Amino acid sequence: MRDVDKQSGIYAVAAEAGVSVMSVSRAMRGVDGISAKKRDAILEIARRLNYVPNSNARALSQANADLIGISLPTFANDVFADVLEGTRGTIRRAGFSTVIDTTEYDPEAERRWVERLLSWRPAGLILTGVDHHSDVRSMLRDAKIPTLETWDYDPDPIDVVVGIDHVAAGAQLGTEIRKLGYEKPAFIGVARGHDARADKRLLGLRSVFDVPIARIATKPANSFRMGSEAMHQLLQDHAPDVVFFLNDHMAFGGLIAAQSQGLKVPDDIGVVGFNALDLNTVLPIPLTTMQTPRRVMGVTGARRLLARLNGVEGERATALPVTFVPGATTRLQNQR
Amino acid sequence: MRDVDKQSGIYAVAAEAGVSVMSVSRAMRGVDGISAKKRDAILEIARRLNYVPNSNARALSQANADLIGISLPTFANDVFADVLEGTRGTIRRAGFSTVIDTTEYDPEAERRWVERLLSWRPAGLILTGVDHHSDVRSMLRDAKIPTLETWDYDPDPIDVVVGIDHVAAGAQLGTEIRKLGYEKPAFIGVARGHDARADKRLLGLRSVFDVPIARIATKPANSFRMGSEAMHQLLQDHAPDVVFFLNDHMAFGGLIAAQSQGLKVPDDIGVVGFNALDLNTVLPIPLTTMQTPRRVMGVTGARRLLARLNGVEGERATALPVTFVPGATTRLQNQR
DNA sequence: CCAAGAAATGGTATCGATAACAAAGCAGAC
DNA sequence: GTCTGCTTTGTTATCGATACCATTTCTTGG
Repeated sequence: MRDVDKQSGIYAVAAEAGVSVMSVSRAMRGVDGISAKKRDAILEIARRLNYVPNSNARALSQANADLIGISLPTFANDVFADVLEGTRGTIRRAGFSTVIDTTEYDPEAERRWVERLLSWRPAGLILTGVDHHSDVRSMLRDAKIPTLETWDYDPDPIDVVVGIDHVAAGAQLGTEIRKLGYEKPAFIGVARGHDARADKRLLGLRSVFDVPIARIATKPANSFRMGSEAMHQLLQDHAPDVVFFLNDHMAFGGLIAAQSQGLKVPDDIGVVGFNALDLNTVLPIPLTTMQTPRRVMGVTGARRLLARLNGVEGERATALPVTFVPGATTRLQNQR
Repeated sequence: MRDVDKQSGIYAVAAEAGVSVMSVSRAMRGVDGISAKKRDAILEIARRLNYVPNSNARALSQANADLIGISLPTFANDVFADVLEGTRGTIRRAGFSTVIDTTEYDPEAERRWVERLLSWRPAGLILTGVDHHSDVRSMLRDAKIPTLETWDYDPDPIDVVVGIDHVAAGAQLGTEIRKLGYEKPAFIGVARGHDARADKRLLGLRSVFDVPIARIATKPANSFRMGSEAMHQLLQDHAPDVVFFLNDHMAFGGLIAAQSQGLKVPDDIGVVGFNALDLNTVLPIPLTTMQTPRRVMGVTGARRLLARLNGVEGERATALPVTFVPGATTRLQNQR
């Protein structure tokens, strides 16, 4: 700083108030080491000048910023919004701010976003899932940035993980449905590799049912319409007695599709979703589905991450339980 | 820079490559003024050292960053996700990156978020709606930052606006419904002041129907359940012949609620939504609703903003048309 | 009233990049 | 060989904040 006659920023405020830049800095941050009287005077002048501190300068001079980066697959699926709500509420209350972007289920897009996040030198990161581009794992472990993974589960996470064991959830769901006497299942989801969590649930299902037919929609999607279309297609070639769907959205579309073809649910065919959406609570025919602890996951994960930021070493991997929610789209009990 | 023996950042790369920091800077940015051979060598070394440029330093030294700040009411409503998809796709393709946060319909939260955004010195801002905290307008006009407002319409925006005239949309919807012979309308939404767009649509409706009954849910929400609960409550005290809902989510909940009380739709009562969600295309009883051009709005708005960033002065305020979508939840024609 | 310690205040280097300018290298024309 | 003009390379100040340390001003006990 050679030239002290700055026209902008903290220098302008300091000049106007007739104090040093350090006093302004202290006043703005609300830290100790300044008299109340001077602080109030400075704040008043800052307000009058419409002074907005420059976060770039602040982040540059401090080692770590109060920033948490978040990566989601998509905004077009309210289940992620639920987790996010829990996460961000908790994080924000702790005084951090967040930056979010979506990857549209593309690992390469996730890699780019993580790189961009790292360029901001954030305090921590939150990723969705545990399957990442190989660079992501190495970058994050190298950078030693506290990282939370959510939704999925892995006994050896990048840093910490709070989520669901989707293989186990699939097996659990399959077991419950099998108990009801169903024998010819089918699965409707997206093509393998487009949604790692769905692939794992299918894997779990297959550990229970011997030869499930897998009928796969081609594009990644979580829409009512996709469920409906896929169901129509499926019924052309197959006669399953129960259909598992990737999620409740698609299951609901599939339910309507089955009914429109004259099939009785659950007598002729069972329909099973995943996630227990809000929608379900008002439907005259509530879906059989799995309740996922989304808000709890968000809050627990956020707390775990905050603890890590404070240097507390805790449990690294947590799998939360999911609950089977029997609805009116499957039989009540084994009727054989 | 007194001490040139830096251990980190661009200096580490420069030292390793035996060149100056400027050569590294040029290589990383891919600008002219460096020989291809040297550039490739530098990039190789940067990759080997896991070098990630520091965006804070870059943003500090450059006047304007390649950052666009976005503010949304909430993630828990797919209509915003639709607009966002259009906006961000366009903006990202132009080489900008985005930062997003939600306000949960709270103007004070929006003010804080805008302040935070400004502290990053972004190239531009995108806000939802045209009703902001008074500070927001003054801050943005002061800072002379190109700002796009979406969803709503105002002939005198902060900078540019691309959206829908919700008063006109409400009037249009009311007119269409009135043509069908309905006479005793009711409205179900959130309490006044919680959703400016909904308030405006109600205003428009009221310009068509003389004395609409307004039945208002207390909390801001866009859930199926809220629609269902509000409908049950409404029917306890009133006997409307048509009910307008804040959006399709609530309308669908209300539709189910009406049916569960033994009312025939549309014979006994009409149900009208707003937004034309994807859900609608699979329902056996599609909702009567209004189609909003969400993706187009996002793309058009983004283009307008990009033009502004390039200094092009264009139209400042654009209202996009909405389309009436007659469904099976209202009568087909005036039956009197 | 003074010494000693606490609180308030200020000067300057620093964070990691880029801009602006200066210098060096290099090709072709004469 | 030397001059001219273009490309390549390097040096240094700068962006706006904070950390560290030095200095000044206030308290308070003896």
